[in-house]
Amino acid sequence: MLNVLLVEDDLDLADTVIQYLELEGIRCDHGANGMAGLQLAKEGGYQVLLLDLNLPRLDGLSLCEQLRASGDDTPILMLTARDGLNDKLAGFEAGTDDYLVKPFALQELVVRLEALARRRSGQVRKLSCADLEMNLSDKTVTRNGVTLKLSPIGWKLLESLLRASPEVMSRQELEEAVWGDDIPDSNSLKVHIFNLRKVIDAPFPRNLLHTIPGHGFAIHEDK
Amino acid sequence: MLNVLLVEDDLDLADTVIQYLELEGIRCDHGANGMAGLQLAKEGGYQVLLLDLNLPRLDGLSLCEQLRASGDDTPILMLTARDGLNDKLAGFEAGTDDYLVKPFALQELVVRLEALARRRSGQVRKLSCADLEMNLSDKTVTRNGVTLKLSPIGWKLLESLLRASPEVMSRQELEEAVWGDDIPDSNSLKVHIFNLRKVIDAPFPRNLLHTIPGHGFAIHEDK
DNA sequence: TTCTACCTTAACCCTCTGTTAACCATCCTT
DNA sequence: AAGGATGGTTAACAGAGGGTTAAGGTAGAA
Repeated sequence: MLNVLLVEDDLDLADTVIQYLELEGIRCDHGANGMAGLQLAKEGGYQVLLLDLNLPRLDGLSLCEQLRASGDDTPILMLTARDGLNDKLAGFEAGTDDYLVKPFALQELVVRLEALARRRSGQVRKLSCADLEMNLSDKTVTRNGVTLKLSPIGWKLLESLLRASPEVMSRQELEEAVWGDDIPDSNSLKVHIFNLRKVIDAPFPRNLLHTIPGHGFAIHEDK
Repeated sequence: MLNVLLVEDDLDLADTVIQYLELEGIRCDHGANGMAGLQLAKEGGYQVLLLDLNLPRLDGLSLCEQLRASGDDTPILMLTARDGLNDKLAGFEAGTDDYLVKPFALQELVVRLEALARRRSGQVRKLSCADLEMNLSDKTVTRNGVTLKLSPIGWKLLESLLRASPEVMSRQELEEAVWGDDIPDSNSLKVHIFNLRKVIDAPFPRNLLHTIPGHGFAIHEDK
């Protein structure tokens, strides 16, 4: 079930939206100002965020920027006033994924929400591949029921790979996922992949982490 | 300068859009029906395609599907009628990147165009020709169900050729596709084409990679 | 402080791949 | 028939890519 957060100071509008979404089977929490919204968003668990551009205490754009800066990549749909053309452009810069101009049709909102939720196929309380499970809530990884111990970097690597699974991630994408723009000079990634394999694959009969020569790495059941 | 293609049968609307876009510094070609649009789109060079959903001769959705199937991943913005909720969902399935409900504000169109132009669609997941299939997600190539092993350069060559298929690519175009501006001195391309043939054609009864003397190479079923 | 866990780095290995320069075949031109 | 242009085939070598190991370094915990 889709679970979204609406941050909106117009309480009438918020109420309308929430009721409509409920009818469509979408759960919708509500924050009435920017600070409250940030708090709620950080507690996480939402597949999509719905931000009003003009918010008391912390506007939607800054809120968006702060979230992105903190590594949150939940899809964000921005609600803008009628003539906010420049706002829209600024919105895309700040990391917004989509926007909707007020007043908008509620159907429109639903379609866009669902498209966004699908794009970064959320559901992320738990990531898994075959018998390997990563629980994001309590930060544990198990394979075939056995609890595994990962280093912080190992965790990030595995999380990225599982999110992408079964797609291939290039070395560059992985490096960016782990270190951002501050990538170490040498062959750190190689070593961390090696260590990750020791933990998640070596003790088990079938490997999940595969090298795709010339392209990168992918995690999936082999055929 | 942004260069887009509008496929729209309502000539009044088309005219309005084109004029507005010109004012915004966006070049806009026009096709009046689906078949014409497909033709123009295939000739390429557009950063974004703007398709009307309801077109004579070939509707926007099918047009979109055909383009995706042929390996074209130019971003597509679909123009839909007022109540086309289901159409929209179908649109996303078919490989549309965004849509706009008629009647729309021209400003709105411009913003969305510019947002789309910034990225490649990424909707194309598979390229194929006859029984040869290239899966861009998991980076595998199969022919007649058999998995083939390609070198990195072999992969780039085949990807370029399949995207162009059934058109011919000149040696120069291929070299640019593989090496960019840093093309090796000697006959590397010959050797790589030879090696590619060994993998994708030699083990099979019918050849797909053809030399077009004096022009280059093309991949297609022979007649 | 010492201990521990973890990250970075460099070195080594082996395999695979790309480049190169040959040589060969065919066709076209003169 | 000779010679050049175009395209196909082969093998040698150098280098890149990828896997493995071990030696410091750093930061936080005890």
